[in-house]
Amino acid sequence: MPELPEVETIRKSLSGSICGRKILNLRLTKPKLLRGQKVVKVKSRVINTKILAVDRRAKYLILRLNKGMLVLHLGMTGQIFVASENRMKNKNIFKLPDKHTHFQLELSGGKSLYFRDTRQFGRVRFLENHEEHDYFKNIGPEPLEKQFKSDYLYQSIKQRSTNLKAVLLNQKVVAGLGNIYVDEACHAARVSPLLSGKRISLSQARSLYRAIRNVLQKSIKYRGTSISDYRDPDNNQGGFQNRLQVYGRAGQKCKRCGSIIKKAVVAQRGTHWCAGCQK
DNA sequence: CGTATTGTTTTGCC
DNA sequence: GGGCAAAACAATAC
Repeated sequence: MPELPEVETIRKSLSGSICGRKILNLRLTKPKLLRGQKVVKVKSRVINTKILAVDRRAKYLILRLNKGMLVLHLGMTGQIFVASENRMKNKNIFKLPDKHTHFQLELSGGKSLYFRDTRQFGRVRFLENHEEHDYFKNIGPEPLEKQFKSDYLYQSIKQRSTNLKAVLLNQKVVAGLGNIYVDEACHAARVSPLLSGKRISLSQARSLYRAIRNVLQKSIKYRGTSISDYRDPDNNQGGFQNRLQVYGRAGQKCKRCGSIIKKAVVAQRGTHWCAGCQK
């Protein structure tokens, strides 16, 4: 369940730990991770390149190489760790690589980047520089950048007949939101996730716009939400799970109005909201 | 052992 | 063919 704040936390960490290192070797035990790209090709493109920068687009991590880039998506249970093997053995955590580690970059300086993913919904892809634009063409604006405007959000919601939950999960509308932050943003904006898109008001859309940015920024500040699998590259948990207002709080009292938080499946996702203060 | 978990792609209906 | 709903993928916790 790594969403924008978790991926951004990982990006910052990697930016400090792997930039400037050379990729000495690439190990891939689950070729399926490449979704059809050939292992031989990716290896030949990646080995002996240098990592220049680590960027993020939506929930994708981008390792920029001196030629081309590696794009990583963590799916639902994906984890990235950076460690030297000796240090991993000394720490009282699982040994890396283990049976769920499907991808490893051996880096100069004795460290490795490990991609671990129990559910295997994650993916890795090598892109040439000119392929980047096409790869992300169906992804909407970054919610924390200034190109993302409240009028755009209002129009995008209003033109759709699906419920708000489905609209906000749609990466084409806005990038990076997932199940947790859609529920949290709707609660912060006092809008029901069940509301039909075309019935949203301008003021509701404006509240939602502020709520989305606010919730994401706060979660980044607390280094993301660790419900079950999420860890940063140093195996630290995030801190935002202690500050969630609705997600995972079904049956408990709303911290704002005291009503009982509801939970139901909406747009095929477990959805949490307060019927007392979300209209 | 059945159920719940969820991001993205694919499939299929209207 | 757009828009939307639902299936498919996959492993683990309970």
